[in-house]
Amino acid sequence: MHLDIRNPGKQAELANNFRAAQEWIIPPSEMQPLPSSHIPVPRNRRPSGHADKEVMAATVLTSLSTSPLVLNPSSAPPVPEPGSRAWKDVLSNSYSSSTSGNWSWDTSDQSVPSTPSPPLSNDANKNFPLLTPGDDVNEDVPESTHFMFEDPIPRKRKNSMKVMFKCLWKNCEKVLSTSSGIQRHVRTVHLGRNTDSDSDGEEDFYYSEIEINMDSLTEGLSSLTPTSPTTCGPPPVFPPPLTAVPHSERINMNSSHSPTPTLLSQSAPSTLCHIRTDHAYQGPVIQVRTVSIGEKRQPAAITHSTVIKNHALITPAPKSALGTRKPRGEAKKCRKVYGMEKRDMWCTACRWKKACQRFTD
DNA sequence: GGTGCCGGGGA
DNA sequence: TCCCCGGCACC
Repeated sequence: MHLDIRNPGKQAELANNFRAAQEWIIPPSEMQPLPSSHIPVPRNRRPSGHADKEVMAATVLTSLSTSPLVLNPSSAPPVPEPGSRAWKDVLSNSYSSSTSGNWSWDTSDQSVPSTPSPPLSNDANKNFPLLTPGDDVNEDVPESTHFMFEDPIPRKRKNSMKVMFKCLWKNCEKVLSTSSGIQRHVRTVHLGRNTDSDSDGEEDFYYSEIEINMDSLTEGLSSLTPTSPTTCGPPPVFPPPLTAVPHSERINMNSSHSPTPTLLSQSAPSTLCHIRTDHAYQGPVIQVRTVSIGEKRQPAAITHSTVIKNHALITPAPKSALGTRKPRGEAKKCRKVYGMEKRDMWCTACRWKKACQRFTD
């Protein structure tokens, strides 16, 4: 299904639909700011890595702060767009550009519906029995969507990807949280147009969507800001849209070796590229390594993710028909040579019940 | 039954 | 990443 997101009438209609759906989930009367003390820490968070995450987050912000100043401070708040972008936009307004043009957490904007969600009321819980008041705040909405769409993907992954919009104009590294904002930026700053009526869609070619893994970023930022951005992350769209625009980037900031400057330092439309990392939990980015009958298993070539994919996707064949097992080598192995008594003399692999490294075939 | 080692899990 | 072990195929 394709929606013409540039059709103003359609936009308004869909925006209304969206609001109606949102209010159906959480009645407006029950929407209230959540005290920052309620912001949960993900259960799997390790305190030991916190300092590193802070450093990384600081690095991100430092890099961003070097971007040229381009935002028009008078820009009006973006209007939600239909479809998935509406979700992203409406719920991502807490990641907004400050008036200095730098991308940052805007903690002053408390009016947008993307501020931390309140605990759902009892009524809401009746409607969505999977929700419990004790659930993490940042999982409330995703949980409901999880329930409604029977998403089999573990909910932990749902909040990690944040879509941002980056200006691709040469020497402009503007990053905004909304497509309408970046369109306005391109239109007014680069194309020299002043009003929306001037728009012919050309600005679409000068920005790209980038997906940022917010897990680690927000971990670091959570200690730098009074409210945790993770509490207002966008409800996930699973599988996440591989963006409709012809240009998109996916940037995983989850690992320390992911070069943050990559996010910000490139740009010119012609240099566009897709950046993807092979992360085991990056659900929709699926690499499937099929194992054919008779293929010799090659452990070194199997990544963690492929292990998971294989586990999920490959139906075990009858043992008699497998034939995938590596033929037993002729050489004597550590076990045979040294015996169980001298197990400490075995090679490491043998001790770990792995393929012998000392007496290879 | 002994052996080799894959796959998975815990720390 | 290290270490261990269940489990399975091969001998």
